[in-house]
Amino acid sequence: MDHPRGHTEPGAEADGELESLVARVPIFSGLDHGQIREIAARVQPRIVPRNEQLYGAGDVNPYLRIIHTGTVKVYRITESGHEQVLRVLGAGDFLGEKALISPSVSDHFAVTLTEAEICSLEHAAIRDYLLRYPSVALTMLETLSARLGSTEEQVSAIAGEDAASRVATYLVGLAEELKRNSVALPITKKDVASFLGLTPETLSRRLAGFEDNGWIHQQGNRRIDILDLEALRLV
Amino acid sequence: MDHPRGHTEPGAEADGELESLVARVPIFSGLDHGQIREIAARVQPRIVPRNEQLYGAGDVNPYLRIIHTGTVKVYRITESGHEQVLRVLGAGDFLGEKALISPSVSDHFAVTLTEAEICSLEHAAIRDYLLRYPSVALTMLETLSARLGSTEEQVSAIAGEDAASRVATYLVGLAEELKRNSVALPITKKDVASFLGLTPETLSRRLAGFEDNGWIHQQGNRRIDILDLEALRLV
DNA sequence: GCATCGCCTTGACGCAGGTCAAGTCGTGGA
DNA sequence: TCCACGACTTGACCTGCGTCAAGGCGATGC
Repeated sequence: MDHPRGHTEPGAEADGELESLVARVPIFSGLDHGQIREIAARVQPRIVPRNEQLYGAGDVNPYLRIIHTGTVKVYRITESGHEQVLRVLGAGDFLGEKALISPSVSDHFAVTLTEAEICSLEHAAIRDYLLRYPSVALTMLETLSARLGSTEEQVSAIAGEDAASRVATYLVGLAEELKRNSVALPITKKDVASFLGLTPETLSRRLAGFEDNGWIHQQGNRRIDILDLEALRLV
Repeated sequence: MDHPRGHTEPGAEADGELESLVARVPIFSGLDHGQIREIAARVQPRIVPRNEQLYGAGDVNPYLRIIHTGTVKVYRITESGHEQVLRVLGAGDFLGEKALISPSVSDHFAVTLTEAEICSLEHAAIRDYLLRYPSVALTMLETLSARLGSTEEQVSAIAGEDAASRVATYLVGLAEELKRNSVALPITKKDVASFLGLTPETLSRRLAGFEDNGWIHQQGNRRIDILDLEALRLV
């Protein structure tokens, strides 16, 4: 089972494809081919339809999930009923790490926004890999640390910046990430508003204001052309 | 250097004390005595006076720091000048993990709130331990994951709850953590306000309101007696 | 022990953004 | 291709919280 094979070609066999899938996952980069094979053997890949809830508050969620294609929205609902979008995950990202060690009850929801290809790994298995292949743990640490950093930014933006500034910063970030001036929102405007700690009405008004200023141009509900990036940076 | 010693007694020699210090750090729990000794040899303990800045935005901060005694405030200052308190760390907590792998420039500030005993470990050393002792990485993952969870709570509270509710939840949390009805604020009210995404004026007004309702009693600037925990829970 | 600085409190006021409502439009599912 | 639901927009209103200001008090450092 765990003897290393000389060639690194994925080959044409059925799980060769699965192995190359695993090899492209950031947290497994740095593992050699034999280790990739071992993990691929324990992975359960699945095509998940759009709008399917992966887990919800109250669930005991025993899987670490890795997204190969598609996007997933992670949000939380407060005691008072407020829905807060926390982040949007895409190809290469993982979720479900919270209960990795102490399998606690989740207060998160995760829903697919598009059809998605997702691999599930049981927590016991992941824990085993983390102990045997420390580089996997190191990469996860780096990812979690980055995630903490952006959630901290979310806190200080919501607490300290006004609505226009938050919306502008979000658009600039999107444009920089995509390296394009015409961006497609990864989520609905309603969800963008929630992510930014705003109501949909306020987001709509600010975007309309930007459009009046000639800084952006909106097409349909999702596409925004950015006409003046510098003006947005200065908001 | 790395031969295991049979006895687990800290002994009376100078660095025996240092070893027992290291052994009490949560992320090093689970290591055996020989491993603890190895780490103790690389550790630089220091007594840091009150109000000393451990690192600031723009610093390249090459140390993971572990707090043995005392408390440390971590905050960030946004582009527009808003100061946001992110968390308060105490005995057993670590900080400086952000640049653990890619030594990026920090946008955080960390200041001691009391005199503190703090150990510094170079990132290269910690990285080495993480690769050799995966249980350390696992504990760090667990801690970071918990930290992410509470920062997410901070986001949804600031975005979704009104001022009174945030203040009440904060007091209830403090009382539960200390398991007492008379709590001492770990930070100034000004900092509590920042942590909760409020101005000091609003915090002061809400606390005065709670006192008018007979739910709390304030003594001096730091001590608050909680007279009606249930009422606070229902705010 | 005392002085001083900065924290805390209280008041008055204004406004950013939330709420409610109604109408339009886009989009995804059949 | 079409339909229907939900997302989005726009307007009017209003309130909670921030801002500015001034005074009292407490805690820190000498």
